[in-house]
Amino acid sequence: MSEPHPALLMFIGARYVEQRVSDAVAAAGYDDITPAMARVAARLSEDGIRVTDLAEQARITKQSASVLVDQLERAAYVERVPDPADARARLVVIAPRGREVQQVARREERAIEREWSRHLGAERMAALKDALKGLREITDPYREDFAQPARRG
Amino acid sequence: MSEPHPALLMFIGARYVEQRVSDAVAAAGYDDITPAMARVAARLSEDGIRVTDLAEQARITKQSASVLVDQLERAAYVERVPDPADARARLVVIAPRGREVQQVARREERAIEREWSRHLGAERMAALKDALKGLREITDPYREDFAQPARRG
DNA sequence: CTGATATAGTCAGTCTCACTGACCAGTTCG
DNA sequence: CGAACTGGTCAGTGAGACTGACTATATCAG
Repeated sequence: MSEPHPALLMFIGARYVEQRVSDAVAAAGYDDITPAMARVAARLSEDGIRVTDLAEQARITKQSASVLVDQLERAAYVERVPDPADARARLVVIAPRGREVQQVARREERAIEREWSRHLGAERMAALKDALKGLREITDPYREDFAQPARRG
Repeated sequence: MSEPHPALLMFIGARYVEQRVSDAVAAAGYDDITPAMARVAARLSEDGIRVTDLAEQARITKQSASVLVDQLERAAYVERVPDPADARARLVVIAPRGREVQQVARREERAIEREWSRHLGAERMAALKDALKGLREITDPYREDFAQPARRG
């Protein structure tokens, strides 16, 4: 069997972390969060964010974002408050329960990074990060300048 | 903003390749393949495989796998043939049209790998592969599946 | 050989989460 | 003021996943 493509190995690693974090969050008692909700929730900030901006960042339509925010709100992870700067808009802000989840997720991510460092050794871990950052220069269309990618459809 | 988690960088790279390959396949005229179909199709081998095994490897239910194989069959990418070893079962085998797609996909993957090597340089590319392979030892729960054909449960 | 049980696969129904299009309310600017 | 733009929702559709029930074949104990 030929060597697996590096991208497959990357996918395996990324999926592992996603699973670990999602498991940790569920184990901490927050078991009513779907993957789609998590993707949106990962973009929340302390300052609050508009549904439209959330949609753009998560690369989904504002309609989809709106539905997911509804669910997050019903489960008390976020609140919608009026935007003082624009009466049409409302800001999605993290609620206390949401902040708890973020802490659990961040702690698990840090733990995984420590495990990886231990397994690979500091040097290989540094080389990994270095190479991944270098790759990002040519693989991440959202770094800065780019035209709207014509998503197939 | 703090450093992105390595897993995020991996995800970006993996998604990039997925997109490039999918675009190349579509550009070659095979524009009736959905991502879900592709995920199943990526597991096909020359020997044929049962729907049940396909489902297990793609981590979906056999019902879902069956629907996706239906679609692939309707589009002439695969065929279902009787399994000579078991009259209950049928084998999903690649059809000529499916083989063409696999070649397009593999060619694009190799092209991307060359681009990455050029961008990073041979040394960093080797370090990347090395580290990713090392990580796989602790992040891939299905490692054996890739080396060994069957894992009886 | 027969009957119990396991396995391959399909059918039917449901759920989640994307999408588009139509629409309303508020903002901005001529 | 009125036109055009923007934030957001409502309604409808579709893909793709799920569970549960079912048929047909295989296998194994007695």
